[in-house]
Amino acid sequence: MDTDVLRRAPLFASLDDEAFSALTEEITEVDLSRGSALFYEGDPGDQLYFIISGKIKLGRTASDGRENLVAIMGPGEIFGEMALFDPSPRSTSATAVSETRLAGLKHENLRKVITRSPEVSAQLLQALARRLRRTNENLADLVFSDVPGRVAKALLDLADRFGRPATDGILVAHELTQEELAQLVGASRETVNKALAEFVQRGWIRLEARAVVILDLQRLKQRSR
Amino acid sequence: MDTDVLRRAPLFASLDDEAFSALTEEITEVDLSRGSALFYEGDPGDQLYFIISGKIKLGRTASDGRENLVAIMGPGEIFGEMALFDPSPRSTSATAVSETRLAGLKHENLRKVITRSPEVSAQLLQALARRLRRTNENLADLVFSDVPGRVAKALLDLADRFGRPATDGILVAHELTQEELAQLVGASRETVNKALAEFVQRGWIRLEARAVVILDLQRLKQRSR
DNA sequence: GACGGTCTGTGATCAGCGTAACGCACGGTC
DNA sequence: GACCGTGCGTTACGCTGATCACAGACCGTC
Repeated sequence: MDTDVLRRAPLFASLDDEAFSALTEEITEVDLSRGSALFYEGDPGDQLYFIISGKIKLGRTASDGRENLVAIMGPGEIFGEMALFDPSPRSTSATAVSETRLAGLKHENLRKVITRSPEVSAQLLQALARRLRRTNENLADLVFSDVPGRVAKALLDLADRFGRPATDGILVAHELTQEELAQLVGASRETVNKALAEFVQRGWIRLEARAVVILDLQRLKQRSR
Repeated sequence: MDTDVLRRAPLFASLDDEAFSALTEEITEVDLSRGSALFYEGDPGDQLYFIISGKIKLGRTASDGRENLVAIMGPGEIFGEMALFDPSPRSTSATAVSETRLAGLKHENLRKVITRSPEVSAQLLQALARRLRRTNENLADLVFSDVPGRVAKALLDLADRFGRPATDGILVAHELTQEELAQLVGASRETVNKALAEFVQRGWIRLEARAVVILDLQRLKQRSR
C-alpha cells in the first residue's frame, strides 16, 4: 500500500526510517462506501485508523435509537486511538460519510514505537488535548447557543476543515445529510432545516447537494457567537 | 512540603527516586479558600496542578456572563495539563469549591521527566483519554436527557467520586451550591431545584447543606438513563 | 414512464425549561 | 439586636425547539 501519505502525517514525522517501516509493515487497508460502519459502540477495539481519503462520523446511539455525532473526521486525521491508553470498549461507533480509505494500525505495534520515541507520544498527547478542548467547547455551545447559532458554528467549523474557495464564496462539501448535520449540532432535522433556510433567505449561504457555499462569512460568524 | 501524597499519585508511581525528587524540588504549594480563583479562561499557563485536598471547579464563561462547569476535580486528580502539549491559553477558569490545597508543577519540569520516562506519558495519555470519554458522554447526555435525568446522573457521578457510606444511604458532600450544580448539568438553578425537590418527595434523596444523601440508589440510576 | 427509496421543505401543536419575581432561612458583622 | 449577603423554595408566563404530519424533489431500478 501507499505509505507516502502516512509518512507525511505529523504523528509519524519524527520517526526514523527503521521505526517507520516496522510500524507500517503490519498495516491494513480498509475501503468503505457511504453508510457502512467500521465499528460500533461497545465493540472491543485493538486498532487505530488513519484517514487517507474520505470522511468518518463518530457517534453515539441512545437506547431509544436516537443518534448524536461526536465528531466528523477527515483526511490526515486519526481516530480510535483512545482504547490504546484506556482499555475499554469503543465509546462511539464509526461510519463512513463518503467513500473512504483508511489505514488501520494495531495498537500493539504503535505501543512499541511509543516507548522508544517520546516525540510520537508528544504528538498523541497534543492530538488528544486538542480534541478535548474542542469537545469542551462543543459542550459549552450546547448550553449557551440556540440551534441556529450552533448550525452557524458547525458550518464555520466544517468550512475551516473542508472548505475550498469558489467563485462566489467558500464551497463546503461536507457530504452530510441534514439529518446528520442535526445529529452533529444536537437538534432535530426540522429545526436545522429551518435554520439553514433562514440563512439562505438572508443571503449568507447557498445550499447544494450535501454541500453549502458560504457567501457572507462575516454575518455567519456573528450569528455563531 | 509534604511530597508523600504526590509520591502515591499514579502519575508519579513509576518514577525512580532521583527523577521524583528532581521533579518535586520546584513545587509550589497553593492554598485557596472557597470561591477564590486560581486562574481564568484566556490566561497564559505554564503550570499544572495536583489536588492534595479540596475541590476545584473548571468552567467557561459566556460573553453575557453565564457560566458552564466542565468538571469538578477532587483530591488526587490533576488539571491544567492541557497547555503542556497544546500551547494555548487556559481554555477554562479554575476556582476553589471548598478549602483547597494544591501542588503546582511547572510544565517545563514535567516535560523533562516525560522524555525520559514513557510510563509517565502513558499515564498522562490515559488521563486525557478518560477525560475525553467522560466529556463525550456528558455531551451525549445533554442532547438525550432532560434536566431531572442529568441531575440524577450528576448526583450519581459525584457519589461515585466523593460519596461515603452513611447510616441510611450514601453521603455525598459535594460542596456545591444548587447554582453550581445547575451550571454543571447545563440548566437553570430553578429547574435543578425542582428536580431535587421531586427526588426528595419520592424518597430517593435527602438534602443537607451543600450535600445530599442518596437513599434509593436503584431508582436514581433508573431515572438517570 | 411508473414505482419506491431517500432526502428536503414547511406548517401546526405542545411541553420542557428559562426567565422573572417573589418570600424565607440562615450566618456573619457591626 | 439590627442589618445584610447568600443560598434555597416556589410561583406564573412565554418562547424555543421537539414531535407529528404532510408534500414535493430527486434519485435509481424495473
